[in-house]
Amino acid sequence: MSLRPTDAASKFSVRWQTVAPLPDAHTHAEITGGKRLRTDTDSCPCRPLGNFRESLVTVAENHLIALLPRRDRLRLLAVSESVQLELGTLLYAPNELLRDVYFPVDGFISMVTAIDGKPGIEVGMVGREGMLGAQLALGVGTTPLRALVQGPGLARRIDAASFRRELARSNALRRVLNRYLYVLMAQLATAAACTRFHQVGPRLARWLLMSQDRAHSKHFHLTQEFLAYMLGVRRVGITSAAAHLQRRDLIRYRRGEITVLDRAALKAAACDCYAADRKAYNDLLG
Amino acid sequence: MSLRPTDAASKFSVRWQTVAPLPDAHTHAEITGGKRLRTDTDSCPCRPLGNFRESLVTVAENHLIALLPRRDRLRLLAVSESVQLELGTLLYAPNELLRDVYFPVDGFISMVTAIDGKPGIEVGMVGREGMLGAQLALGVGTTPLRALVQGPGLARRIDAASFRRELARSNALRRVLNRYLYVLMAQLATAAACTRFHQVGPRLARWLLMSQDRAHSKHFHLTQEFLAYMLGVRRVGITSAAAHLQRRDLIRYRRGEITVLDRAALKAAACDCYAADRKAYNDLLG
DNA sequence: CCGGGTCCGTGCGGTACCCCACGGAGTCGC
DNA sequence: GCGACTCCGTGGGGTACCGCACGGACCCGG
Repeated sequence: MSLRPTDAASKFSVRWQTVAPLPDAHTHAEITGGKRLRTDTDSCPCRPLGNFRESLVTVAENHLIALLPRRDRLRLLAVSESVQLELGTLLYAPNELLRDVYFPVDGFISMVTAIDGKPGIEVGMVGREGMLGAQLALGVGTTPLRALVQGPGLARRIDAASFRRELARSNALRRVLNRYLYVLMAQLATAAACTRFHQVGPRLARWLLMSQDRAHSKHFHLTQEFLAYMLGVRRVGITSAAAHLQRRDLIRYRRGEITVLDRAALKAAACDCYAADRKAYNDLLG
Repeated sequence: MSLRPTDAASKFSVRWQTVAPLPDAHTHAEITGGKRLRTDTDSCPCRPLGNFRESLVTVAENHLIALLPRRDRLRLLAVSESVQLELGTLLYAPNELLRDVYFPVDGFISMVTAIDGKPGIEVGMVGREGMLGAQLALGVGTTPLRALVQGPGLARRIDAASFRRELARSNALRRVLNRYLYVLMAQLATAAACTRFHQVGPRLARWLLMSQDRAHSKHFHLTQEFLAYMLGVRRVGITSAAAHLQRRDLIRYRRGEITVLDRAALKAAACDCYAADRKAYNDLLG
């Protein structure tokens, strides 16, 4: 009934649960490896965690985990394993039981609603600042949304049973997740209005900013096809909007490789929903 | 920045907290008064609560409250007061502290997101099947949404402090509210996709069904102006869509008085989001 | 060097909305 | 019974998308 489909339909070769755990990964040293962390972004502040095994290096950690008191954090880390999120992997399918939860560190994940079956639209994004599977804190083991890896990178994975146990044990964890759930709800509401009223250009700008925040880099990989899918528009809609941004030297892109040139101007070009989302997050979890 | 405003802007003479408590309202008898309850709808089954003071009459109660075990339910009712929700009353303004929570019985409430300031769009509806202010179960005392009385009628009101106390005491209450929050999130996600992809006609049909479910009557009051505001379209968009429904004898309306004539056909005319929402609710709280 | 795949740009016609405006029909108070 | 008001219908013109299709640019492997 009156679905306006896009030509960006289900074209993404989605892989099923191919995330492989890294060998024996329980310490920060192993998790972050020798990788140097970029700090060329003003977003998602990730602070050094202090003395946890490797106290010399400034270590990247998921922000929600970092908010936990030391004891609870260590327990949670102990039951987690590090996995490499591969671009395009489908982590959750709608209305299925979720087997694991994810705390992204470098990678990030899109949450997508599919209606009537077909294409879908993104309503949320999870990176280092959040987690995937927070519904478990509500005692519900499924998810209405599809979750898709949109930026490759590391994440901590915890199986659902272990995570439930930690939830039962840790007041702080429940408290943090409850707040995060609230933020998610606020962002869902914003997304509804944004997709309804705002045009492609500002929405694209917003979306690029959100991606950059979570990719922790000026540079990331995204085809126009994928962008179209996320924003719920045609690919050519992205083509023209992105061309416009490029002409104004806000971004540069070439065959899926996108570089943000002028972040401040991009913010100005984005709709206010970007700032609203950030504010909602910072007010409760900043 | 590139907002597409509608002419259904903030035209509704919104009253501030004019809901007046009924005199001494702690029993079902007083709450339901002599009012006869209509049963001409297949929705929101409200079962008799058994022997609570007035065991002879079949009493309408909020469904979430009805799900609680007797002891917790009585405690909750003891701290509640019955209020009459007046059409158009603004119960919550975005980002303000919420002083009370509401469990509608006859009335129902729209949750609206406002972006950029201006008009807004409805992302949720609360009637007897739900409650307003469930965020308190997440430990957050504000709301990102505007809440507006859309159908007049009775509701139970509990002040925030008392409600927090009951939350701390009752596992069952927390459990029910967590599930309800999950349903809300699912519905928010659905709303985002629905407003993006579905056209005015099916969305209007869906919306009328949702209203009818909560009004517990084939008949309710709604101007096209108000409908336009809720759906985020122009009034004339509603005019034509509603005229189409009327020509097919699915509804009848006249100066704001709407009557549903053929509910089955209206369901067929509505987008699938209606059924999806109902299913999400019934799966967890049915 | 050449085919095949991926990705991006353009063009064309259609349409479902937009905004602005006016007019008519019902309702109510005095 | 006469204005004032609320509510609903129509009409004209604009636009930001849509679907479809084709072509060109880049990349890679053999």
